[in-house]
Amino acid sequence: MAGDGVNGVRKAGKTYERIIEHLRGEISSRRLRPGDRLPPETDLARSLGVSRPTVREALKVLESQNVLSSSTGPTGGTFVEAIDGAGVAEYLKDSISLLLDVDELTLPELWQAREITDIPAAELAAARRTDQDVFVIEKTVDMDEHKEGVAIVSDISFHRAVAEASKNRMLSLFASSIHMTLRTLAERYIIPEDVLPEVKRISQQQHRLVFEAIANRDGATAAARMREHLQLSYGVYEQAMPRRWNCTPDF
Amino acid sequence: MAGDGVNGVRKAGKTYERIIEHLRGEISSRRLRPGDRLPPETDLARSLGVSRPTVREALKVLESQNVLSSSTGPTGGTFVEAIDGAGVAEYLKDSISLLLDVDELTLPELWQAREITDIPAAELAAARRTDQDVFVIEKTVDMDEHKEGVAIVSDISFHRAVAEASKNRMLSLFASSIHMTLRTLAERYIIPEDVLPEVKRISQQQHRLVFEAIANRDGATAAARMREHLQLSYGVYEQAMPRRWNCTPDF
DNA sequence: TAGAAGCATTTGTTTGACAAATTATCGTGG
DNA sequence: CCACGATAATTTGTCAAACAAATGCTTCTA
Repeated sequence: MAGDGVNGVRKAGKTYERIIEHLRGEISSRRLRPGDRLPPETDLARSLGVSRPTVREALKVLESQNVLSSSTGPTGGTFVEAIDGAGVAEYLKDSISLLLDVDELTLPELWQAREITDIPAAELAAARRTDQDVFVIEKTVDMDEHKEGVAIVSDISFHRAVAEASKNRMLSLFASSIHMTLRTLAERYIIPEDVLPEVKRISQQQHRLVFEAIANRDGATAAARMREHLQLSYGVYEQAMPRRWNCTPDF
Repeated sequence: MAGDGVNGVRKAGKTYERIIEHLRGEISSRRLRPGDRLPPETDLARSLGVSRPTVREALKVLESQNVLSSSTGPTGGTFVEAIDGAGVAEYLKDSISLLLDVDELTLPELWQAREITDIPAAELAAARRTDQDVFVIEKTVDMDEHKEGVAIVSDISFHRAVAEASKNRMLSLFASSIHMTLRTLAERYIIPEDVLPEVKRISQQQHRLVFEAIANRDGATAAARMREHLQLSYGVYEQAMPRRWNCTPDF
């Protein structure tokens, strides 16, 4: 009978959901590790006592969650991905974009959340940064200065590097998801060309000021300068984005 | 030929991924709205020119993302869920738990992120609260006082209510995901009985102090008292949780 | 009218097959 | 011996048809 295990014992829930839970459990307990290759779908189905389409429903869900990946061919198959914040942030970005689309989230809310994450990130980075972090952050500042014609507000590598230097992966995940969402928005709605050069110049300058405070381990200054920088940047977003996103009164 | 559309035009990507994008697009553009019922899988498959198993792979992915839901029977089918932060927070909770399990995130990191979200949430709530918010928050404080035998640290309704009062749905989403994760942890690792009553008493008291500051629209005090409260609570978690999570040096 | 049996509808699952993509293999020619 | 191209093998991707299970509705009966 469908839904029965090897001993004929009916388990709770839908079969493909049990398979998802099973595989997640194998990863949680590290019996499955990043890079491991799962058996071919047909073997997996047989060993789990279910059909291949059912197994596939579970695999596709875990793929969408960036937990597994698959490819065809003899060296292909289904592999366990690295379990880290990057995959979650990627997923979160899509969810946030959808919330914006259906007006269950506004740009001011998103931007305020960015302030709430990015400012402490800068402060923490000043306290915890390594010399390697300083090197990486400065490189993103220099890169900005030599890049031409690209809207600086869509360049998130600096903020990403700062968040990484905070050594808090939860904070970094939240910040990344917001950064990626804003980049997607910036790609859709181009910043007016006339204000761009001036904005870019000031933004670069501010990036450098934040960087210097972090390099000097001056958390308070890093936070203050990050705040100034975000306030300028928000003005640019506010101008470029469609009116319907600017709908909360007190921000 | 497989992968061809109705006009014989091959589209890019895998079929089930195109279906996911299609349905997400229908929701983004509001041609599909929450509560809408999709055609039966077999009809949907026919109208998309694909097979039912392929449609199902897409539907199962969207179900796992809390975008769709399904049930059997004549009044059942596949329905568009409410697109809001709740579904995303639910998903995020599971992802955070997995990151903790595989040591790609530590409890101190998670807790620090909680401070970074919950303290501004309290400050914002003081500025933006409505009378209705005050009513709701006070009810959670009173509930705590009358509840017996439950670890107060696992009771997140107060913090949820504060985050809601902040009127920032992005912040509320982040906070909810952390709260839910911590509740799951608290359910797994019971707080020692001997310290519980005292912790509970103090925690209740602190909840009330935060509440009063929010009711008085005193943001600075609300933030300060929330900080004190979280510092106490963290000590309890730190004692109860397995040693392996306490592994960052400077927190 | 109330309850129970049967019916219709929809998702859940199975089986089997073929298509497409990709790499390994092997033979052939230089 | 090496390069290279055709071929075979492996794995995921897709399709087809059917039956099982769940659920609400209808209808028949007491």
